[in-house]
Amino acid sequence: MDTENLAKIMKALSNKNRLDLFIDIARQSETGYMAGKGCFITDIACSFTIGAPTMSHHLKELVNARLITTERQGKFLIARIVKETLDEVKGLLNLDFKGEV
Amino acid sequence: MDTENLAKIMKALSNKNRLDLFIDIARQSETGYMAGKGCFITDIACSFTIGAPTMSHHLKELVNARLITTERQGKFLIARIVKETLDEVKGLLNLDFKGEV
DNA sequence: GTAATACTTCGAAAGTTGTCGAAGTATAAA
DNA sequence: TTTATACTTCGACAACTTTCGAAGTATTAC
Repeated sequence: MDTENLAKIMKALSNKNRLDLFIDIARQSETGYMAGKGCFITDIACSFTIGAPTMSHHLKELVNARLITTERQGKFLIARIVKETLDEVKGLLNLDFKGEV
Repeated sequence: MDTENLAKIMKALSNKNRLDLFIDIARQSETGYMAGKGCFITDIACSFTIGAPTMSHHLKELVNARLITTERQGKFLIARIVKETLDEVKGLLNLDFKGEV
């Protein structure tokens, strides 16, 4: 991944509401009896003070950065984190260049 | 660290020029005979296409996010990354909640 | 001293972002 | 079929960002 792409991912996580949303999705996706089944947006939306249009906009930004994927299930929207993207970000932050020269 | 603070750090790294600058500082700080001595901004400035005022502004943003510290050495400015901040970010990105419930 | 270099501050222009209300679509429930 | 729920799209607006040129400060070199 190049730094332009990494910067885009950082930008997607640079807003508190969007970062909280991403963390909530990650948490919900991986805990309890729902583990691995994804996260119902409607279930976490209540803990945010933003309106539905704003929520929709933020979700689109996270999808755009490949940080999550979404899927409709009837009336509801399900979100899942893209673990590969997160892993790549963590890898790129290993800026420990000691002993490279 | 709370998510508001983490979002601020992400924002500081959300611009390509600023992210490149941070990465260059990290790299320069840790390699070659200069390892650990910090990075002379004047030495890396040439590889950027931005003007001096913009460079100054971006450095201030990185300092503000506690991603780097700067120090004047005569005419020159030296930058060092704040490893603790970077480590904390990496820690917070470990969103692997499997088995927590 | 004067001149040069390295960086900062100020003010402004152009673009981007976060947010909302209003209106729209899709699905489910009665 | 009417109504309710969940989400999306559109258009707008205030706030913020990125960038620059001009002018300023600090240090060094001559």
